[in-house]
Amino acid sequence: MQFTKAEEYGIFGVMYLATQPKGKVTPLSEISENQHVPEKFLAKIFQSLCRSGLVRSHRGVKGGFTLGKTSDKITVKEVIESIQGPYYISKCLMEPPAGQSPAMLSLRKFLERAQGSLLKVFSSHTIKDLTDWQD
Amino acid sequence: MQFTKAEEYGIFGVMYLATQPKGKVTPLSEISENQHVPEKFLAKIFQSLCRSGLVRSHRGVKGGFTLGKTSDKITVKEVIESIQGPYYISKCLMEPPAGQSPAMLSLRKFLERAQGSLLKVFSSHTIKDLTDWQD
DNA sequence: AGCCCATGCAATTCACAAAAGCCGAAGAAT
DNA sequence: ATTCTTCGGCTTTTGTGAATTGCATGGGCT
Repeated sequence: MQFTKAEEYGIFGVMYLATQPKGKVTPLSEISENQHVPEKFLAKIFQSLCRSGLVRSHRGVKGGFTLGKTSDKITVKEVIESIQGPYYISKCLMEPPAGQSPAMLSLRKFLERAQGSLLKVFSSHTIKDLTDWQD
Repeated sequence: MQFTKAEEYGIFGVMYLATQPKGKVTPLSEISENQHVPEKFLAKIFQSLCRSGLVRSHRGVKGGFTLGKTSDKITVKEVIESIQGPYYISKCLMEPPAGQSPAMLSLRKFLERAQGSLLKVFSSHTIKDLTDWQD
C-alpha cells in the first residue's frame, strides 16, 4: 500500500541484474552482497518477481537469476506491483466505493486523480532509465 | 509518510467546517458525529490544524472550531502537511542523499520525480474543490 | 462557582513491515 | 548415486508506527 523496503530492494536487485553481462546467471548471494540487502529478504522478493516473469530462476550449482526481459522493457510499475500487488496511494481506495459517505466519495475522487498521476510516472520509467542515471 | 486515517479524518473535518454557515462555531462532538470519526482522535488532529492556522479554536461553553481561512484558500497539501509534516512518498527520501549507494541515488532521482507529480496534485486542489464534488 | 469544551500528554492496542530460520526441492558436478 | 549448491516456500520473530483511548489541565461562558 506504500513504497517500502521490499520495493526498494526489489528495484535494486533488478537494476543489478540489468548491469550484469548478458546471459550471466547471478546468485542471490552476489546481489545481496553488492547492494547491501538481507539475502533472505531478497529471496522472498525475487520469488514474486519470478512468478510474474520479470526474472527467471535457475536452481542448483551455478544457479541464480537472470532477467526475464530486457531492462528497457521492465517498467518500475511492473516491479512494484509484482512485489506488493496493485499500488494504492491510500487504504481507502482498496475498498469498493459502494455505500460510503458523501465526503468519502469526494475524497476518493481526489485520491484517484492523485494516484493516477503517480502511476503514470511509475509506468513511464523503466529499469534501464534508472541504470542509465547511475553513471 | 503516507496517506493514513489521520489525514483522511482531518480532511473530513475541514470539509465539514467548510459546509457550515459562515461564522458558526462547531464543536468536535458535532463533527465527530456527522463524519463518523472517533472524537478523541479528531481532537488530536485538530490540534495540529490549529497550530498551523488552518482552523481556529474557541474554548469554553459554546466553543469549538471555525475555519482559519476560506475553504478555497486551503489546499489539500496544507491539510496533509499540517497533520503529518512534510509528505514523503517513501522513507528513503527523508534521509539526506549524502554517502548513499549509486543505485539509491538513482532511485531517489526517480522517486523525487514521482513525488513531485503527486504534490502537484495535492497543492492544486482545495477543500472547496472537494466540497463542490460532494453535490 | 459550575459547566462545557479544547489542550496536552500518557498509555494501549493493533496491524503490518522487516527480517531471520528451517526444511524441502531441484539441478549440476563428481 | 551422492553430494553440494542454490532456489522455494512456510513459519516465526522482532520492530515500528498507526489508531485509538484515558485522564488530568486550563480557559471561557453564564
